[in-house]
Amino acid sequence: MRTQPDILKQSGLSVTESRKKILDLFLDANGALAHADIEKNTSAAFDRVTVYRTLQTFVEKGIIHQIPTTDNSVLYALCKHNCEQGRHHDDHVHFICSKCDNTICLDDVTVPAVKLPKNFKKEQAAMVVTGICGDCK
Amino acid sequence: MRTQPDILKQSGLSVTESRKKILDLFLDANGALAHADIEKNTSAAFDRVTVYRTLQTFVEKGIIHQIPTTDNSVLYALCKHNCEQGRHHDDHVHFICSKCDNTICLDDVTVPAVKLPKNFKKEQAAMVVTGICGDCK
DNA sequence: CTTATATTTGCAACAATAGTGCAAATAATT
DNA sequence: AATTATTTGCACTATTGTTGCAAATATAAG
Repeated sequence: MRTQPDILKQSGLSVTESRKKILDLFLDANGALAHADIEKNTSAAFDRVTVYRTLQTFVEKGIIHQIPTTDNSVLYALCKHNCEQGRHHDDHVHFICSKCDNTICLDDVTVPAVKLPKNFKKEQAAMVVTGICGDCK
Repeated sequence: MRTQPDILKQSGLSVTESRKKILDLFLDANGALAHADIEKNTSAAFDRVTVYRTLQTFVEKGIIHQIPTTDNSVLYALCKHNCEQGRHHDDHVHFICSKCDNTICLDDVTVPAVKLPKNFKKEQAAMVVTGICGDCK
């Protein structure tokens, strides 16, 4: 089983309290987390700035990825697949429930192919579906 | 041809300088605009607050829609289709060029259908593709 | 076309969110 | 155990979004 120290070391990061704790939050959560969620759940154990920097670092190292939203917030979720440094390939769909407001990674639902106009070259694709999730139905 | 006053009146809005000007920006731009772009292009003719409120109003009235991004910014683009009050249906793909950084509405590329897990009910779907656009290729 | 009413704007102040430099603290290396 | 490299927290600054209210502007009524 991949423990937090493993994941951190594999990415060439020092193993620190804050990183372990924040990584734990992601491993426990089956959805996506916002910066605010993390601050809440660490009960102010770490400085705001540390949380920002930790999230940044995790994104750079390919441990978590950002999820696009329309409301000016940034959501983060664990990369389930083999993302390397700077190269994310999380082509799965994200679902935002308009009732419970949770964001869920539908890891099994891959983003369908799209036909782009001539000369357009795709690098990444993200898809966000809003609606009612299984629990709220 | 639909002029700005027409569009505004149809939505039951007063026709004012700021609204006409901001709507013009959208009609001219073939891509999406961020709040910052609008402030830049109106050369501080209007108050920051007016821009915020105008954009909000336009979204509510179904004149423009918001585009999800991963970088904590909000992008807006004209609704090309028949969106009514509060009910947007812009199921087209948005393309962000990683070279010129423009966001382009691919109006002709509709968001493909996705199979959601049981009990999940879709309301809206947004798709953002990043890559190299036709002009930069 | 003038007056009355409703809506919108701009200002000022406030609130929330994000980023930076640097010294102290902690982790990794020898 | 000591040295070096990395990370953290603090204080400050920057950016972004929000609110109340009076003045200005637009629409409706006469």
